[in-house]
Amino acid sequence: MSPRKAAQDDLTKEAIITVARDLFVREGYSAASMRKIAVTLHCSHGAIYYHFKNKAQLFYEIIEADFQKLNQVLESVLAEPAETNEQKLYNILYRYIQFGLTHQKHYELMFLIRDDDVKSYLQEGPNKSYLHFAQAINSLTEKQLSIKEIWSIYLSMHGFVTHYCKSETAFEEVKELASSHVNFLIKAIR
Amino acid sequence: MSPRKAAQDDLTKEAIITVARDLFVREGYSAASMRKIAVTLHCSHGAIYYHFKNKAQLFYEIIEADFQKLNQVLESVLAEPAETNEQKLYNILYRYIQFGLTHQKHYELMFLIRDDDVKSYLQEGPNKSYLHFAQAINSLTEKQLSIKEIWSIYLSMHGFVTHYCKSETAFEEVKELASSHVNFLIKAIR
DNA sequence: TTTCATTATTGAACATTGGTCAATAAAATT
DNA sequence: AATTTTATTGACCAATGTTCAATAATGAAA
Repeated sequence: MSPRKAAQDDLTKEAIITVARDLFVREGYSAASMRKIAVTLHCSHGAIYYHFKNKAQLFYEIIEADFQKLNQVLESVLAEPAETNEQKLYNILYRYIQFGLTHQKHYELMFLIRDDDVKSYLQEGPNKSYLHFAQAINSLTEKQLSIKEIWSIYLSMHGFVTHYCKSETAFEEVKELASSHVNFLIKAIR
Repeated sequence: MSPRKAAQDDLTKEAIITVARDLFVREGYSAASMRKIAVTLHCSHGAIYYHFKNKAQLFYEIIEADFQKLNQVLESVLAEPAETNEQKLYNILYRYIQFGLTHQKHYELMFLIRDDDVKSYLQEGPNKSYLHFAQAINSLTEKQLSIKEIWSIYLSMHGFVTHYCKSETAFEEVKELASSHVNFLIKAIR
């Protein structure tokens, strides 16, 4: 038997996360198995359970980081200079779609996973991202928008990304459509 | 061994579909197993494979019927009397949300399943339903709408339903929100 | 240096899954 | 009565998530 690796290639949470994220993104939640992750890490699948309670927990830690990335995108657009507030608003919405469609698998993992195990973990991430989104929109519109209107905009954006994530269409292929969708939404609040 | 049932309770496709639909709706695609279906049917799981090529094929035949149901809903709203065309337009959109949220598991199976096996089968259903939707909207608006605008409306509706399907919120709980979302969209094309 | 406790890793084992297929019996046909 | 067709069975396979006793590597105490 060989029940242990040398200390030098200690199995760290970091290493597991790196490999697991790649596999989750490439194959999705259910197809990415603990055993496949273990093979890439050159360790046994059991070892992963020493560092993470279960598959859902491992997934959760990965996806939390992705939400932070989305928040960063939104913040950076807010920080960018733009001619008008409406231009900036357009940018925020457009970039949200761009993020979703250039990280489709991530978006899917973040917002579309329906696995019961996972569901109990994911709460804070989506909420926090939405707050960012809402606050940005609120700060960029002259007319005071109702909470419901902002929520409608968000859901409408989400619908766009969701649909093209499902059909696996690249952002490049639908950027004109994205643009007109955003303009459509802006028209609704003008 | 008892390699066959009496003829009277012959295993029909109909019987399998009835049991399978119930299980798919209650537990979702992946959790509903062929073996569970077989137990309820009092047959072996192997027998199901005589009638259906595989799980995805069984799923497909079930879900096709659901798309027809959605189309019926849309048509019946079109047939209903209403004060104005705008009122009717409101009804169509509102009822779409209602359908989605009162048949959440169905909607999920119809529009949100990401399983690779299933993906290859599902094409026609969603397309046909969208055509119904688009045609209805087109017939109800005075101003000639562009294809893009109609598509934006559809995606925005889809986003609403998708979100509340995921959080498993009952239609009753969000009917006011649904109403304001629909009004929000109507405003965008006025 | 030797002992001992802690920490990390292994892989066998379990239950469950979708799917295949030879065996076989019931039903229909000749 | 014999034969063909049709439907059903359940053993079997490979894969999954998860658990856990066994065990080795490590660091601290003696």
